[in-house]
Amino acid sequence: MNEKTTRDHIVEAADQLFYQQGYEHTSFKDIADAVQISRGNFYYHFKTKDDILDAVIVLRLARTTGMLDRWEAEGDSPEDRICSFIHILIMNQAKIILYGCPVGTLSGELAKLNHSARGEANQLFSLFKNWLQKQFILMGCGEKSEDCALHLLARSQGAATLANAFQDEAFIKREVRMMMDWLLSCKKGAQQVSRDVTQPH
Amino acid sequence: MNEKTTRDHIVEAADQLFYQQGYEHTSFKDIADAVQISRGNFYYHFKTKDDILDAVIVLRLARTTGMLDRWEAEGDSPEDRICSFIHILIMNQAKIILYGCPVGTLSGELAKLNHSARGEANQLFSLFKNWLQKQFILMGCGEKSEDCALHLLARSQGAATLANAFQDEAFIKREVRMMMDWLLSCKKGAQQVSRDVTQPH
DNA sequence: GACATGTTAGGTCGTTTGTCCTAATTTTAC
DNA sequence: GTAAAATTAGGACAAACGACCTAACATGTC
Repeated sequence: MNEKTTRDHIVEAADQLFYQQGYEHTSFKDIADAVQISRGNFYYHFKTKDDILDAVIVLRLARTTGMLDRWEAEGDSPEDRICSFIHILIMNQAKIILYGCPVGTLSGELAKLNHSARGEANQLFSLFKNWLQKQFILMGCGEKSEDCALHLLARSQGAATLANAFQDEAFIKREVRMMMDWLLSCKKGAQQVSRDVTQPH
Repeated sequence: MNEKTTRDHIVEAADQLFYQQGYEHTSFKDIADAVQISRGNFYYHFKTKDDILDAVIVLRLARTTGMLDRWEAEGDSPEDRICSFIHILIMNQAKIILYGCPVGTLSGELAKLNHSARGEANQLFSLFKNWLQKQFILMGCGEKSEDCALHLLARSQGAATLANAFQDEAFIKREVRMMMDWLLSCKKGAQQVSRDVTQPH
């Protein structure tokens, strides 16, 4: 049950390497060396490099879905759950400073390569977007919820990009704090709207 | 005086291609084909691919410096000039949707490649950061000016990343509007502080 | 005309890339 | 235990890569 197949090892190694070095800059040899298998064995599991990319994206989608489900179960309120999202920046800050955001950097690379898997990679973004949107709806943001979700996603992407460029931990902490402030103002705005609706003038 | 040398043509073609396809994904042949010269001629001007990258970065630094100087000259007030910065997102939205932000994507790619020119590429970020910081100081933001500059830079980076992923023009416009609102609140905050200082309680 | 310098064309080198094949080995099924 | 299937090893392949060289051409100087 817990046994990891060779295929799993390959996908996990590729996942790491794609994140750290980028998709194109990672060769068959790099992955094969990391897993310590022969190229022939490699070819048995994946015919082309695109196949590995697909498998890596599927893995990331599954992991992300799992994480969102966990946040969903653990968080007591929508703002509590959004808070979980905001704080991955701090949780993963060491890796973000070194390699940037795994979602954003892959999306950007595939866009430049005009790669066929671009759409699938962007599903990672959609996963976060839809989940956040749901939380904002629960928070009472109504029709603004989608915009709020995209805005927060953008803020975290920007923070990751600059943290990576300037290798600045303090910057991440400031941005997280500002996002939390924004989230609070969002909630207050939503409560104000709901008051206006229940007590019309 | 206005004659462009072969070298200039190479650097400009490389600049375009690096932006559209990424640095690593662009080969000698791609650039040579774009300029319609032979590889040998190419080698005469640039010994290695790194040399071309250096030249491209120098070109971008010069262009950016020129643009910032123009904004400096044309803007009547610091908030006016920051407004110029914010609106490049709209001015370049077509290209941003296709290829992302030229500064951010190059910085990200070189970080993954662990490339020696990474520092030089990040000077592009520093150019914007220092210029913005100066404007915020003029606006009266005091010690917060550097944080404000980095924050705005992050916001525009995030907007570019998501616009590229979702290919969404309306999103860019919303983000620009929100950045303008934030800028306004910054200015009000600064004025409030200066009032407190001139009229102590 | 002779010469030095700047520029271009085309070809070659070794390496690495992704892809693919065959043979050996291990695991599974009956 | 034996046949079938799954897995692994290692080599071969063409194509593309960056790097490099030499010969030819252009330009200007004296």
